[in-house]
Amino acid sequence: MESAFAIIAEPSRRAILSLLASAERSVGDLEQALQLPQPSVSKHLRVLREAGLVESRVDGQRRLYRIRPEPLMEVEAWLAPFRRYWSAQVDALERHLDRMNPPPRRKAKKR
Amino acid sequence: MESAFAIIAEPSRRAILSLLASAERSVGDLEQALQLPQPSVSKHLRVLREAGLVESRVDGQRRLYRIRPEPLMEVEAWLAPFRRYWSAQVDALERHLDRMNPPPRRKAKKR
DNA sequence: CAGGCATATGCCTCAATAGGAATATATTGC
DNA sequence: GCAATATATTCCTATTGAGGCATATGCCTG
Repeated sequence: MESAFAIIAEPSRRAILSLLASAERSVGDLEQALQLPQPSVSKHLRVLREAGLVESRVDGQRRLYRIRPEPLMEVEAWLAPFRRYWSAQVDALERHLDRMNPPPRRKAKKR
Repeated sequence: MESAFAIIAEPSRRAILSLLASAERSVGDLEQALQLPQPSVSKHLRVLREAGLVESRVDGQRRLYRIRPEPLMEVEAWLAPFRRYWSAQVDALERHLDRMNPPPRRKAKKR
């Protein structure tokens, strides 16, 4: 099985994974979102599937793909030793990302 | 300039970067540590240098290479949305890595 | 079962790239 | 300047992989 690093070297595959990070999607969804030819999407999905980065389930004539994030932990782990270089910049990055993502709810918010 | 993702797809280059993460090293150091032919090391270093991931300084007849971690922040940022999937596992990973590394003064997140 | 939609696969070509071997460049000490 | 060491570069080859296009497979509906 190919390393996750090689898999995510491809920009289209990164885009697919980023889309799937937020929700399950069909091949057609991805095709339209990325403006890629359908065979191209299917081929990238095959690579991703064989590397364990996505899995699919059948839904009528569609296939819904979802993330399987485990292989990305290899990347995360490899990256760890470099964090010490980032210091201040990484704090800024983290604050930025925390604003973009659902921050871990600490106090219950009324809605 | 090539994306950092493409650069770190190559295992030897990841090994070089990991070695440089802890200390500045000469080409010969890397050659011996990785058991790679010297031209191979030099070629990988060239790719890394042109992508901004390392820089060198002259020291007599040696060239000492060191990390320039900024381009890796692209990887870090891309990876962020997937962290929410890791939950418990990532906690364990972080504890592990914190034990291995000098704990980088991780301030409690306030918001 | 026919026809249509969604997805997958096969084939081909082209470009990029890693690896090996030889050689070039630079620096030091004599 | 010459030899030795350290590093970089060039040339070649073989492999890999993405992209385009055509086609196959699968499922659904009438």
